[in-house]
Amino acid sequence: MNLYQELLWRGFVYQATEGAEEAVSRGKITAYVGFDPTAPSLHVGSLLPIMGLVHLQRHGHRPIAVVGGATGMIGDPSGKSKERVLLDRETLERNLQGIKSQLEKFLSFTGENPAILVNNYDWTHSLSVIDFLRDIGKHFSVGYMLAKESVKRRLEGEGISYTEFSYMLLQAYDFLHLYDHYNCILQMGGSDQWGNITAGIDLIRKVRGGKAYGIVFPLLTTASGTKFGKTEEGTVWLDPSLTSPYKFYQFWLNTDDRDVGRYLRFFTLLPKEEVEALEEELRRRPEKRLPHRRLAEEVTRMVHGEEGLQRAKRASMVLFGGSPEGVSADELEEIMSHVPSVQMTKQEVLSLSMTELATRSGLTSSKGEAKRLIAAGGLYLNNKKINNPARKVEVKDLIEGRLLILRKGKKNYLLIKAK
RNA sequence: GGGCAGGUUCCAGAGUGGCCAAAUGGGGCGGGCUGUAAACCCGCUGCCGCAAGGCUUCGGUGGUUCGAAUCCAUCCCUGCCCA
Repeated sequence: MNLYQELLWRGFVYQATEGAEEAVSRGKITAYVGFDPTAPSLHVGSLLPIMGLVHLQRHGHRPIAVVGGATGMIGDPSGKSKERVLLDRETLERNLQGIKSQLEKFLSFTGENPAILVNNYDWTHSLSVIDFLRDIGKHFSVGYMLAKESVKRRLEGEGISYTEFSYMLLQAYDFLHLYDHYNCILQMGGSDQWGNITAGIDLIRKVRGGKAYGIVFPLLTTASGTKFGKTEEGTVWLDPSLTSPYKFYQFWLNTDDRDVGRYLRFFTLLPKEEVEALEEELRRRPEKRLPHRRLAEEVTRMVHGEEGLQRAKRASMVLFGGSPEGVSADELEEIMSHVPSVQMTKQEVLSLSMTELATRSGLTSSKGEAKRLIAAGGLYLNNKKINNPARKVEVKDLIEGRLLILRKGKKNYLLIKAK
């Protein structure tokens, strides 16, 4: 099975330019994917293009990851209805570092076909306006640019600045640069990148007479129609300090039944037979949620390592398997290390009512909310439902005199450490 | 630079002098059912307060008025058209 066939059965190929399959099958090639440094970390949505690069490398091709130090300063209008707020240089630099270290977990930068990590700022920052307009701008008609989906949609909506309008030219130039310097002939990306990718292919054809190709991945969706990669807490990041391995594991475990097969193909390296066996298992014994467990394990291990996975599983077991009773404070602390926690003084804790405790600790954002929560029967202290909002915290509530476990609903735990 | 249309609570969007903390939908949160799923049902969804009630909010500022999201002035922002 070659790379293209693998990408195909896994569902990665949403759209491909003419000849892409052939080009990939002909021999070892170099291909790239771009990553946007708008946030300090990549998130689970970026996992799809990352896996694209992983497959590329596993099939012996050379992957290039481009971080958009330059394009990040401009803002890609693709898939965005609003003009972006420009990032300052320091933020951008910090984000680049974070992304870089994350990519290093997935790709091998040594060996036979080492991955390459580059920053497009390196070849873009010194480009003069005159050169840009003569060497790149000259090859694009305004009609061509206006016809791009990303531009069209914005023109119909709230408009687009010249800055973002120019974005596609910079990305096209990236492709040309990589074509020239690394013989990179394929660009992959999310389906919203189609316009930018084809712009690059056209530029390469026009100025070098070269052939280049593009493959775009499908938009990640959830069966329930919510945005993929979001939970109640917001985006699911790859950085453990932004999304704990426990939360990360839980995110995958909670995958909708209807999505789990697709996600196994996208986000794990499990072979076809295994994925299909898991799907069969889902049909036969859905309540076991075996595919969900496997998905969560595979992805968590890949992102957070074996150690992170084991901790996440242990925490999940205690939090969902039973009650914290009978578990020592030390053990609890270890298990809850991935659950949000706050420090408070013992004195403070003991002076508070339940509504105050929930609010002060950050579990609820106001006393009003805490009150409503209690009225609805959704607040638990040490896994026991709280009915009285005025109830004070008592000494006997403290596990071994120093821990409190506060819970909102079924899944939202907060550990309070009293000193 | 000129003309027109807009800027409302997380989002969309109603409201056009008091009955407005502001309809409705979405989202979110909680409860129920279950499998830590989906679907479905119920409740909640500005802040403080046990409550009565109070406080802050409708792009910014200043005004008119007993009273303003609603009227006036001015500024800022966005879209469309013209130059």
